[in-house]
Amino acid sequence: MTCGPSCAVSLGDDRHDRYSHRACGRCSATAQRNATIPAMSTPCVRIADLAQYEGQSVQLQGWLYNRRSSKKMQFLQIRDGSGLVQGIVSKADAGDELFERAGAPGQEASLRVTGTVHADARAPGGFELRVTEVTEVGAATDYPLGKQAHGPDFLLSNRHLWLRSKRPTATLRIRDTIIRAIRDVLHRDGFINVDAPMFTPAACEGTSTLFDLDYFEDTKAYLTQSGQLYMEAAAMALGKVYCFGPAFRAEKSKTRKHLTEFWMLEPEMAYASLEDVMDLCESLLGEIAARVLNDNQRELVDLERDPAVLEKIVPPFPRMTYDEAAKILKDKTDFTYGDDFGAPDEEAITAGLDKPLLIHRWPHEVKAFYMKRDPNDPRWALGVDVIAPEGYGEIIGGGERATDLAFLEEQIEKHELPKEAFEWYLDLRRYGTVPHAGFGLGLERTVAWMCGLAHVREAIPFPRMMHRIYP
RNA sequence: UCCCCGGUAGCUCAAUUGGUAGAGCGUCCGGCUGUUAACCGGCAGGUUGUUGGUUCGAGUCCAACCCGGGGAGCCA
Repeated sequence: MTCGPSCAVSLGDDRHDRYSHRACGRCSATAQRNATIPAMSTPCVRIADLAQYEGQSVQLQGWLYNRRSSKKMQFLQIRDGSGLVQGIVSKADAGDELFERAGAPGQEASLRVTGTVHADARAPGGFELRVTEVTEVGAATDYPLGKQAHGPDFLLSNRHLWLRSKRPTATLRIRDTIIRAIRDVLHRDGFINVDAPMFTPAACEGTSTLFDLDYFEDTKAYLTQSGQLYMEAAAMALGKVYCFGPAFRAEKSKTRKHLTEFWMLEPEMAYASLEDVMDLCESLLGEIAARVLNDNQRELVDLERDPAVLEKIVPPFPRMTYDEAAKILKDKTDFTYGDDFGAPDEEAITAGLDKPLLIHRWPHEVKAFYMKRDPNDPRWALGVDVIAPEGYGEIIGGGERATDLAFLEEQIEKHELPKEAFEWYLDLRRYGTVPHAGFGLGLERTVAWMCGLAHVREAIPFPRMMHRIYP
């Protein structure tokens, strides 16, 4: 599996590379808690904690990842979600009966395995389990995923099983780290989590295509494409807020950057400007990279992601205006001044950069109706896009919101939006409006970037795409 | 919606100018006392995406359709 962002089709999964199971602080706290079978004398432990039990008899609860065997030796690779370890069954030591029983379970059968922990240089990871007892919990025959490299269609159709493999588990651990980092940073900075509704009465921005559905007898509802407008209301109540949940786009996009259901973080701040938003983008992305580097070294190895790339994601990030970015494109692409940047334009602008790039002050025509205009030059909307390096594209879009009631009414009319649906939004300008700003961060694009994935579909447990809604 | 690529064994792929459809992996059986995607030997496994056409003969050529992948647009 050698996927960079430029690799077209390459989703083979080398299941049989293994975790190192050096002691890991993250796992040790939960080690004993997860025992579901009270062991008489042998403690039930997680593989990640095995090093602490050298010389002792322990029980593992896991699944058979792979087996190698000869007439008198078996090597059972066992995974339990915390790591991977090799179990040794020697016919001479174990006896014929146990040896035969240990040889029966198929790949991905669930097992309880008892044995003694030994340090051994020949074992992957340095420790192995000399097996004294094996109990099959749930049988598995003809497990569909094998050592063979698989194609994307097959893997995605078997996503519920693919999840057990090395790359998906590493990716999901990093996704978890990123989610926790985001919540930690925002709470530290005084943000309150306020969740936005998934059902909405109308388009938030009027541009993207919405999924619609019947909301009881006579009403149409839509799945939200953004919680931002609701966050503006919440910011007027709590000052600094964020929502973090799924967003839905019915765009018929089939690219490695698109999902129909994706997770979006949307912070919103009262009494804040475009500059404040850009500062928050920087500090948040910097902290995310630092947390992944700190918490997920093993996963980065599993994903063959070079940590040096992430070590460079340290603020400050370069910033430029749309106007400056457009000048870079002169004679490089077929870009037309005044248009939004396309994917080739983004790549040309960010070529050679190893940090995200903040592009601000956009032609108001290409931005949403609620964007505030630059008081110094009304041609520009006070928006900012953050473009990730390595071709991962736009991971953040945001800016300062318009506060003037008459201006917004005019924009709603110009964009042919149903004004009734926005009365509540206009109320926010009628009753104590303040300068405010925020942004939306695409979680899967961020995860894909941190992990070096070829496609955002690997950055979410069960991807929803134009042609795929199973499993 | 548009452009490009693909669909052959459970999986990953081969099959010369149109001429009897193959290999590896996996399963199963056998061999092997330290394997590292173990290795070695063997069995089984197919209406070549669908429909129609050209031809003595189609996996191969033509048409339509279905499904998937990549990209564009749009976006996070």
